[in-house]
Amino acid sequence: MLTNAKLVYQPHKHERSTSAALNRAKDICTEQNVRLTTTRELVLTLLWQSHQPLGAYQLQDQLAAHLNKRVAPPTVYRAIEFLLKMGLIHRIPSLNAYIGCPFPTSEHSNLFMVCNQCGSVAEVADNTINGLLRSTCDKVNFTLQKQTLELFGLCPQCTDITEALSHD
Amino acid sequence: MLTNAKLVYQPHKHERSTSAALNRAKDICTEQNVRLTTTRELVLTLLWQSHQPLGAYQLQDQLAAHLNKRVAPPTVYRAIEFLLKMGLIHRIPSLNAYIGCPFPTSEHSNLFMVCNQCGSVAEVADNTINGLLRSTCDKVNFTLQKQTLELFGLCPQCTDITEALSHD
DNA sequence: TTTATTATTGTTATGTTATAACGTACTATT
DNA sequence: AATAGTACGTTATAACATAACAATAATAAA
Repeated sequence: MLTNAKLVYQPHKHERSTSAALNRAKDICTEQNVRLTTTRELVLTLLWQSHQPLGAYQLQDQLAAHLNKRVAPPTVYRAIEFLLKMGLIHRIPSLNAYIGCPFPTSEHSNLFMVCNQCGSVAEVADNTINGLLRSTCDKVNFTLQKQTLELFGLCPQCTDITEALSHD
Repeated sequence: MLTNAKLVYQPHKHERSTSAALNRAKDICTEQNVRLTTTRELVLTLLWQSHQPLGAYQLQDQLAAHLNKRVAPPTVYRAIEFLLKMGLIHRIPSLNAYIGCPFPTSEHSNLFMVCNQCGSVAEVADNTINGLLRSTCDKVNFTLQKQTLELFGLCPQCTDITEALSHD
């Protein structure tokens, strides 16, 4: 099972993962012969530096702050669209928010664990789940093309805190 | 595996399922001592009669047409909120749309198969998937509370049509 | 190097989805 | 009938997203 859970839940490791993600992104864009422009790179960086998924208008604010100029929604959405297409970020539909993808090159299940307490989101890639979903689809003759799996609950940290509090 | 796939993909069986769903809803509301008011019942009916999930503003239009008066968004969203809370309908986040739940009483996985071709949505309840998800969460110490699983692709009908067309 | 082509960004306006806030009406119980 | 609780009406607005067209920048071709 591939997961970025440990990473997400250990903030001090986050900075290094941001630059790693950025390097991966540059490689991918070079390889695909597309341009990782300033705006696109900045959006990707902002998403990676955040410990929570960011909405388009949060990105707009932060983008404007960093660029010292007004930034209109289409600018943000264009960058988002590009990064989504490149597989560098994900959209989390139930949050209307976006998050950096920790394993952009490998096949994976788009499985997110969303913490209802602290808002953190971890992406998990589990081939067993993928296989089971695929066979379930086969059973009913559904041709699977894409998927989004969102799990809501308490992240490890918040689980521990909650358990500790219950011992009163 | 519990599924409403066959039903959804066989329109002529739909009317009967609507009234069945309505009866179930009435029972549930009576049991819970809450009121299935005209607006709420109408929204539920509209969702069941539709072969595709409906957005809030589609519901607004249809509601207004049936009631012969202006209906404001909050009216629709209140009915939706109620039906969601009762487990009688689901929200499909990536579509911003709502759909009747075929098995409101039983535990299930909130697994939807969305057809990219015809827009139909089938709900599937599969305990194997549920179990696997739960054990995956246990592995990383994530406390699972809720989930939404959305699969996108081609429904059985559209799969068959596509396959037939490819034999040229 | 100039021109042509394409990709990217800027700008304005607007569409779509959802909720806040406050007042009114209905429903059930006393 | 008074009252408390629930549901609905109404207005305004927040939050999310895209259409359309103009301007600019990067790249390729002449």
